[in-house]
Amino acid sequence: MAKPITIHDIAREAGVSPSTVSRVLNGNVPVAEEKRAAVLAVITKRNYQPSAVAQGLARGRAGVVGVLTQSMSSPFYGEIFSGIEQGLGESPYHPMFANGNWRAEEELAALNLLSQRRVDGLIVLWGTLSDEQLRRVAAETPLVVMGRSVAGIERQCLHINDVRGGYDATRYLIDLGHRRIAHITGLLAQQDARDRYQGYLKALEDSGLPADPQLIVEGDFTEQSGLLAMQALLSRSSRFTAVFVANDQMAYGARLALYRQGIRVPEDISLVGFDDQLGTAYTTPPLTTIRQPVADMGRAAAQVLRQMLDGQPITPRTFEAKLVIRESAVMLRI
Amino acid sequence: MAKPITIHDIAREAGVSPSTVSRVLNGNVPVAEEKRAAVLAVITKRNYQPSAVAQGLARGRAGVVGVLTQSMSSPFYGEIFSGIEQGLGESPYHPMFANGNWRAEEELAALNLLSQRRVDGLIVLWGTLSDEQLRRVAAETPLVVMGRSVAGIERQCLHINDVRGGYDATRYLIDLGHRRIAHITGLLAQQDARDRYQGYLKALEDSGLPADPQLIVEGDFTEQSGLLAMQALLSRSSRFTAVFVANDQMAYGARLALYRQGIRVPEDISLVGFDDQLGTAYTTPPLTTIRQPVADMGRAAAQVLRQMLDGQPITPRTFEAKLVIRESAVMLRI
DNA sequence: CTGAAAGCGCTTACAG
DNA sequence: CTGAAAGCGCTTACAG
Repeated sequence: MAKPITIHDIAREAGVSPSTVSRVLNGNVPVAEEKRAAVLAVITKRNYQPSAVAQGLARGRAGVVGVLTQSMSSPFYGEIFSGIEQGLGESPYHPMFANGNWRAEEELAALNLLSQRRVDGLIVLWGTLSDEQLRRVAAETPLVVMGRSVAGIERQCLHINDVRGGYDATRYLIDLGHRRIAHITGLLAQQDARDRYQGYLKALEDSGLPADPQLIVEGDFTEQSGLLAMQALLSRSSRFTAVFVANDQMAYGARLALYRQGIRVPEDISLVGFDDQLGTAYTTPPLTTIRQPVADMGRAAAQVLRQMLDGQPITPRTFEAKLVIRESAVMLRI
Repeated sequence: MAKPITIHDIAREAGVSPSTVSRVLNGNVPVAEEKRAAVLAVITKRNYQPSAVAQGLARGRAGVVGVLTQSMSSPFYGEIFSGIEQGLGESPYHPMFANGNWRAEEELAALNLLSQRRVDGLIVLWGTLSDEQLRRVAAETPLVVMGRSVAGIERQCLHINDVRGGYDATRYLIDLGHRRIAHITGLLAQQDARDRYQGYLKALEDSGLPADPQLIVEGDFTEQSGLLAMQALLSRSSRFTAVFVANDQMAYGARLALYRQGIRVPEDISLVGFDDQLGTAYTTPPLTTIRQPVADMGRAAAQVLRQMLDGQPITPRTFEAKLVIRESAVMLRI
């Protein structure tokens, strides 16, 4: 743990002033070729690397983009991390993640942590912060929010239309001939869960199909809740031939519940998920689902944030949820 | 983007010197109660938060732990991220992730990035850096490495015994009565893949079973490669009743290949994976696998690093791969 | 207990 | 082109 070399060490050894070393480092001001060479030589020799934190302090720019996430381990967020990383690419910014865990106080704590680090900008992924809170943050810091639309700053919001997604999923099942379609919702405290649910209802209504309360059960977006929800559905008296599950993770659980009962997918029951999470193409059977292009969205979030940081006009982008047809849902056979 | 308040602003408004503000902030030096109260009042009123980067510079401690990972999106690493986050807990350190992507140059670049940020310590997850490189890093910075054992710094290394894991997986299949057991290896450029393979070979040997080259195919740890590998296996003349797959992701792919051929798991073919990745309990059928306790290991990595940073003696921990019996492998029926 | 000063490792007007 | 100085926002001996 040798004390790191500083710009002064380099200056001394190269026989110039620290200012000059700084100049050759940044390359924005002309420096005499010989000094330049001397400095560079010492830098390579000593393997010197300027301190990004000192630079940040002096420049008034941390070179860090804060990312408020809700989980560090879900593949869903993982794909977004990758997208953000790619979107930041060769920019002078590196992401720093802080986890809110879907809990208001933790989200606030994460926000504080990030703000103490004086991050240059912020990307907020879903979460329970109110629109008002988000607007306040946006007034202080360049912000882009993913997964929701916040009135007043909608140009900085990247999200899909969940109602539409829920509608398309259900509609697909209807078009396949299904009439008794169950729905396992996400955590209804979350807007996206409510929207997908609403889309489901709307699709039924548009086709003149009644919504049967017996056929609707709330999950919490985890595999386990999907399994439990399917068991609940199976135990009720209302029959069904298809189910729209509000995310892929719950769909896995639901599928397992069916497997345990010896009910075949898609022969006996058709299943449609939501998200098209990483790996969903490799389930048995491959899951038909609504794709939410989170990697693209993460990339776009980083790009929009960079535009804001560069003082450029931002180019708002919209994303569509898209039906991905695989093998878990088929035409109803009578 | 109002310019953030500084310690000077607070000092002025509270009628004290910046030093005093700093003292009440840090609470390590006594401060007159009235001044203390005045300062606190202004701090709350202005909602002041000290700059962590300025503090870092002044204290000579960044408050950041660098994590060199190989992927931002895989659930496998995601679980480790969670573990590290938990292990860092209420410590004054926050993780900063940099991705090496299993490519030497990117890993080096990530290391550089982290070192420019003057991280206080480093956690390296797997990767292609040589033992020598890792030893050099360890000489400069508190380091803990996950997933491998580096001679000379083994007390700072957290890993399971992959040979043993491969052995146990294969042995389990043998105990179930299987005699013709195939193996889909991981990327053999990686030590863990080679170790698991070796464990497989050893188990066969110990049971006097011949290793059939026809029954061994190399994958690259992705679902797609597992699918391809299984197709290759199926196309060969050698028959088999069970396969040990070097990780769960490939096992999913392999399972799908079987499904496409109408071959049942576990009735026709038994499958054992490796990792016990998040979600593996919810595949169809639930996958029998070798559990690698990565979340625990991530937690432990953070704890060991904290001990090093605190100058405490480190308590080395060992982790065991453990067979998790689920439903994808059963007794051979003739 | 407390303020003025020096310092952390840089950058960047300023003056030459 | 280049050095000395001031400054970024803190901390922490030092002197009182």
